[in-house]
This record gives sequence, structure tokens and C-alpha cells, in this order.
Amino acid sequence: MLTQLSESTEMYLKAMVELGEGDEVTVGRLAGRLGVTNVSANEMVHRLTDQGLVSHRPYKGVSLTETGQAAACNVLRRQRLWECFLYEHLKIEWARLYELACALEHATAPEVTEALSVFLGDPKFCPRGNPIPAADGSFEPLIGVSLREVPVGATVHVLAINATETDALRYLQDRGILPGCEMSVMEAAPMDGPLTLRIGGQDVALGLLLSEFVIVKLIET
Amino acid sequence: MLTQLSESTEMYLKAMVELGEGDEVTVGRLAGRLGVTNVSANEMVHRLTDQGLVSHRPYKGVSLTETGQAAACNVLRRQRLWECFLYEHLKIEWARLYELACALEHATAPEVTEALSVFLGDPKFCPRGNPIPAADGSFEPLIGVSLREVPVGATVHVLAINATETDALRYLQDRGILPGCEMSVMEAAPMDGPLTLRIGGQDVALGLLLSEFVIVKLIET
DNA sequence: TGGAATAATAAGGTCAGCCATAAGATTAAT
DNA sequence: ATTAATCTTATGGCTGACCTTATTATTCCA
Repeated sequence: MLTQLSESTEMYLKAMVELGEGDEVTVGRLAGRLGVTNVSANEMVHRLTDQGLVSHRPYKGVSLTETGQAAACNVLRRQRLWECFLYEHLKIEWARLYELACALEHATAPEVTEALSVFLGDPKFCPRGNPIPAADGSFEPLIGVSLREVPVGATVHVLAINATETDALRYLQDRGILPGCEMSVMEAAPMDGPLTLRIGGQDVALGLLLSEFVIVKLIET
Repeated sequence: MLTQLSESTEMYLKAMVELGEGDEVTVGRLAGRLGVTNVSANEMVHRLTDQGLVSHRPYKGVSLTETGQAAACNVLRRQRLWECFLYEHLKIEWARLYELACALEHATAPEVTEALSVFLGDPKFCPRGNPIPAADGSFEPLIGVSLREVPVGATVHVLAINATETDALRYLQDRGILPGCEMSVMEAAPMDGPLTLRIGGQDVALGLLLSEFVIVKLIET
């Protein structure tokens, strides 16, 4: 697989998959998730386009090319395998997995990735509940919806957490909103206010922005 | 410990310890090991001086400050712990350990380092035979000499390999020149020519430059 | 003591990835 | 249909870490 991608390139590709609803993402959302200005993201999108990793329809959005998709899956694979390792073997705090694995991911050669996968027993999901792409790039996205879109009154099963910021993850961790848990949406405050969730007998408030990154399956509505 | 050091900074610090005979190193040797020009190394030494990591006596050499020493040990610790992990758990080829661990080392947060050490059982030596600095920075250098300085006729025990280039390491690996082996110096060709070593009944030629990075203990002369 | 080798400095250039500011283009909503 | 919001482009700037070429300084050895 071609020349080594830069760390920055890998972050952009990964962000595209992580945000990737129906696979076209606006430059603004990319900039937001990566913590850079829109102008910077725009420049970078040009570079990625030149490298054939994404295609950009101005004023519409950016999507991954075939090559970009493969590269992105590869990044995701490394990221999530490291999350498994850090969690299961090094006992690293759940909320910090993303951040710490992210750093390692960029420094991981293919043979290390594959050896790591073998060492871990070829896991299929990371501790955040997201699927780990296979070595050949195949990858089954989760079948679930964002908590944000769930109607009030529904009971859901949390499949995965797609947030990346440690603070956000720690907030969820502290309230037990983790893959595998169940909860009900009690209320949605007006004007894009927070959701009120009932989880383990407790009521918990969760901002809409963050709720977007909680992927759930409806089990009762 | 202060602000994060750049990857490049870490490489310079590490090189200084690895080369560090009596702890003053010329800029030229630094440049050589790092594969940059003397001018670039000189510039970088200035930057490191400004950061208080090294002190530079022009026309003499560069040495680590207390701060620099601590930082360097920390880098070495990460590097060598990863070597252990890659070798023992991921079964990575010996000759590639340095290269692959080096990449990971720069991306390793303190809590990962410590958790890794615990996971590995707090090893004291890396697979290349070099001691692993402790978490507090304490560090006992090997008591040994470079093979280059050993007189013809001597028999030695290999303590460690200090080379870093994968090609060089593979050359040694292929000939069984590994930590723990024994060999005798049969001949030293004139004009800085190669050494002839007898190891396991075989005669092997080894360039002087490379022999410098084989650390041995004399067991018979 | 005079050179050769080595080291340092100066000056100017490259490249990636960010930044700000400002001006134009497009979309979407009232 | 106008306007606000968003997006794009242009320009210019910055930083770190490298490069080349050329000049000057120092050390060391014969």
C-alpha cells in the first residue's frame, strides 16, 4: 500500500469514517472534529484530493475514494487494536483509550499491526464497541442509530461510543454510559437542550452534541 | 516532566546516550548516527541548548544536562520496553526491533510506559542486551567494551548490540552475533580493515565501524 | 609551525501543516 | 428574493526540521 501517510493525513481519513454518515462530510464538521480552522481543513482537503484519497464536491462535501477508504480502514484497524491492547493487557482507563491508542496508531508498521491482532486473538470490536476492520480492509459498520435521533420514551441498548475527546469519554464513563448498557430516553429539553436518560435507576443529563456520538439499538419504543 | 519533546529532539537525546562515551559527543558523530548533515545537527544542538537539554562546548562536544539526561533515559526506557514487547509477545524479527520500537516510543504516554513495564514484568534488559532505565531515571550502564577495542586473540562474551540500522542488525543476526554469544577475535586486517571473528566454528568478517557497536566483556585474552 | 581535518556560522531555500484576515461564491431559509 | 450562514479562495505569515553552499574558526598532528 503506497507511500506512508502523514499523521495529519491519517487523522483526516479517520475523522471522515468516524463522522461518515452516508459518507459525505462537510469540511466544517471535519474542521470541528479535528480542532482546526475551516480554512486549514479546506487546504488539507485539497492536499488529500491531490493524493487521490478523497473527492470534494465544493459546497457539498467530501467523501473517501476507494483508496482513501482502504487507508482509513487501515488506520481504524490500528487504532482499535491498540485500544484492545491498552484496555485488556495494560488496564488503561477506558476514557483514555482513544487518545492513547491514537498516538500509537500513527507509529505502527503493518507487521506490528498484524502481529498485534494475532496476539489479541483477532478481536472484532474495540472497547468502545466499534468494529475492527479486517486485515483485508473489509469492515462491517454497526447497525445502529445515534442516540440523538431516538424518540423520547424509547429504551435502547448502547452499541458503541464514537466520541473521541477524553473529557467527553470520561463524562460518559462516570455515568455508566458504556457499550452494552441499557437506558431509556425520558425527556428531550427544548431548543436543542439536553436529553434526560434513565440508566440503572439514575437520571442523567446528556447534551445533544455528545448524544450524537452514542450509537444505540432501539429495543423498545 | 515539562513540555512534550518533539520526535526529533528525542532522537537526538537518545543518540547522545547511545554514542555517549564518557558523555561528550562531537556534533559530527551525532550527525552521522542520525543521518543528517553536520550543519543540521549543529542547528539542532542550538535548539537543544536553548531548551536546556544539552550543553555545547564549541569545537569540543555536546553533553547532556541533568534535565537532558533524565529525558534521554526516559526515551530509552520506552524504546527498550517496546523492544521487549515486540520480541516476546509479538514475535517480531530481532533485527527489526529497534526500528519498530523506535517509532512507537515517540508516541508513548507516561502511563502507557509504566503499564507496559508492569505487563512485561519490569524487565531489566532489552533483547539487544541493553539495560532498561528504571522509572525514576536510574540507569546502570553496561560494564563492557566495544569489540573494536579488543586485542586480537581475545575471546569475548557479547553483552549487547548498540547498532540501530536494520541492515546492520540483520547482518549480525544472520551470523549469530547476538547478546549472550561467545567468540574470538582471530585477526584485524590492516588499515582499519575488518575483524575476523570465530563464532560457533565459523569465521566471520566484521567491519570496524560495525564492531564498534558490539559491546563485549573480555573473558580471555 | 603549517596544514589538514574538523567544527561552527552565515545566508538562503524547501516543505508540511497550521494560523489570520478578507473577499467572493453558494446554499438554504424566511 | 433577499439575507444569513456556510463554504471557498486568496494572500501572507509562522514554525520546526531539514537542505546546500560558502566562509571562518579551531584543533591537532607531523
